[in-house]
Amino acid sequence: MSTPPEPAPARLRAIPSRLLAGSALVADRLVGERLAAEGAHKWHFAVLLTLAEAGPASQAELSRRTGIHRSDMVAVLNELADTDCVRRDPDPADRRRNVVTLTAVGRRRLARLDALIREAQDELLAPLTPDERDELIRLLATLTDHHGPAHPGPDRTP
Amino acid sequence: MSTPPEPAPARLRAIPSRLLAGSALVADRLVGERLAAEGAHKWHFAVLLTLAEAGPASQAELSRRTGIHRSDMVAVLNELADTDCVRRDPDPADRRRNVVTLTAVGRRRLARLDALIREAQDELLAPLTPDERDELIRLLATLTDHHGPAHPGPDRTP
DNA sequence: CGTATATCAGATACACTGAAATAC
DNA sequence: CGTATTTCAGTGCATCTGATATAC
Repeated sequence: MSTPPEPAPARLRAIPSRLLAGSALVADRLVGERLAAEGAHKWHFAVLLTLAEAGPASQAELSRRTGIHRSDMVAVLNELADTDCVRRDPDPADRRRNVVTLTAVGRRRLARLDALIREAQDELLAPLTPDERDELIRLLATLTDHHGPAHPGPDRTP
Repeated sequence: MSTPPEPAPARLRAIPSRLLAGSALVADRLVGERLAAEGAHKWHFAVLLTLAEAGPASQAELSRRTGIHRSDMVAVLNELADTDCVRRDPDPADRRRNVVTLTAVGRRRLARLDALIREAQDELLAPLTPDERDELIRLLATLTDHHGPAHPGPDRTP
């Protein structure tokens, strides 16, 4: 131990956008570390959960539902398909689309990633009471619901 | 208007780390747009405010107080010095250090950036009542205070 | 024709790493 | 000697742009 803590000035510590950036950083680190231990990424979880909750979908639909950019979805689905977590077949009704379907393997992987995600959220919210956690979630949801799409999604009126 | 909204599944929308990431994204966009109109960055504001609140400091101190990495501080101070917002003189007591001092120009620039930052926070928090805003700030501060340094800062035991 | 999809190649922004030179 | 400061060059990651080929 050599360099002392050196706190930020009070005015700076109370600015919401800074608090959000800092909290998001620690949250993403906690989630990232847990998932990395399983060789996974948060995107894999988002896609698997979306398929489980909303059923098979095209890549564009998945992109809009998860907030993952359509350009990045390709690589995510490649990895999920390579590990047999999803199947990607051409849509007979619209031959531009790929229909992405969750497999049994993918369902089991989702269960494991889901447990890791829960652990990470618990560690993140550890300093809060259950009521405070609910309130935080509610307040953040109000913010993101109000301001456009939280993850803005692909191509708003190009 | 052609592509419909396509909401994310409920489970996904309720995950705190995702809500934080989304909120931080919109917050940083609001702040970034406002400051960009003045040719400024959020770092400039952080440094100027820290100098105003805590007085002259070395670059390493500023780095620890603002959470801006010491490697990135150089460019920020170059820009602030080029526009005469700060002076950067060698410290006679320790010739490794530069003493960074806020100028009158910097103080006026801080006042302008401060107004822009306030506007951005108000727009961000618009959907919340005053009590909810305070509660959100309190909850986020609890999170970042608990989990290490929010902006982890330079070199934790290399 | 205009629009949507899937894909790729690259740009941008941000935090961080590693190493240098200098001074304590 | 080990440690701290300033600086630069470059990595890794996440998000987004732009362009392509294809199909509606």
